[in-house]
Amino acid sequence: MPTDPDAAIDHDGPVTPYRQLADILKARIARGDWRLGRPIASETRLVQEYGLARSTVRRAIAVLVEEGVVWTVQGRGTYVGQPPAGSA
Amino acid sequence: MPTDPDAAIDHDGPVTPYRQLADILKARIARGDWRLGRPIASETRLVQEYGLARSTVRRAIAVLVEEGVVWTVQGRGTYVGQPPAGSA
DNA sequence: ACCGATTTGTTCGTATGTATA
DNA sequence: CTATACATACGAACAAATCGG
Repeated sequence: MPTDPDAAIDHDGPVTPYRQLADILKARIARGDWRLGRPIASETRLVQEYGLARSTVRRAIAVLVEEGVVWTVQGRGTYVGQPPAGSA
Repeated sequence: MPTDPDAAIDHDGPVTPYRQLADILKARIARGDWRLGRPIASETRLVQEYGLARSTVRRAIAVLVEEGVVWTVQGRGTYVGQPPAGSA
């Protein structure tokens, strides 16, 4: 069952918030909220939007990075897709 | 018998992991892995290195703090020795 | 060259829930 | 019931990088 990109975080459910957010973000990317090569919402923005701690948001993003869905650049943002070849 | 600074955690032995780690860290400090006034490995690093939960690592460090072997600063790290005089 | 704002990176502090011996 | 261990979450402070002016 695919995740609803408009779903809210359920703090009481069996699935942890960071996992829920990871799924939601993937659903939003799949839907086209953010396109390939473009930055997704900032961590601060996601904190406000989903009412989670920044550490939790970062953990969700870490999952996406792990899966190769996004990549991050310090001081810039988190981008959809993979780092360009040779991004030293 | 002194603890081997290169010892690994024995999860099945009679000594609890946090005690083992506390002894190992003391042995490593005594050996000179980390010098006076310098930070020891981060909690995250120790978690990875020893395969323990962060709470367990923190508990081991708490022992060292209690014994005056190290002191910690939030957001910075855990340092060998004691806090400088007048560290409010 | 500098400064301020924004954003990600790192680290420790604290608390809760679950599981196990 | 207690101690131990682990996973998770939120809070806070500071560092580092980026970018605009």
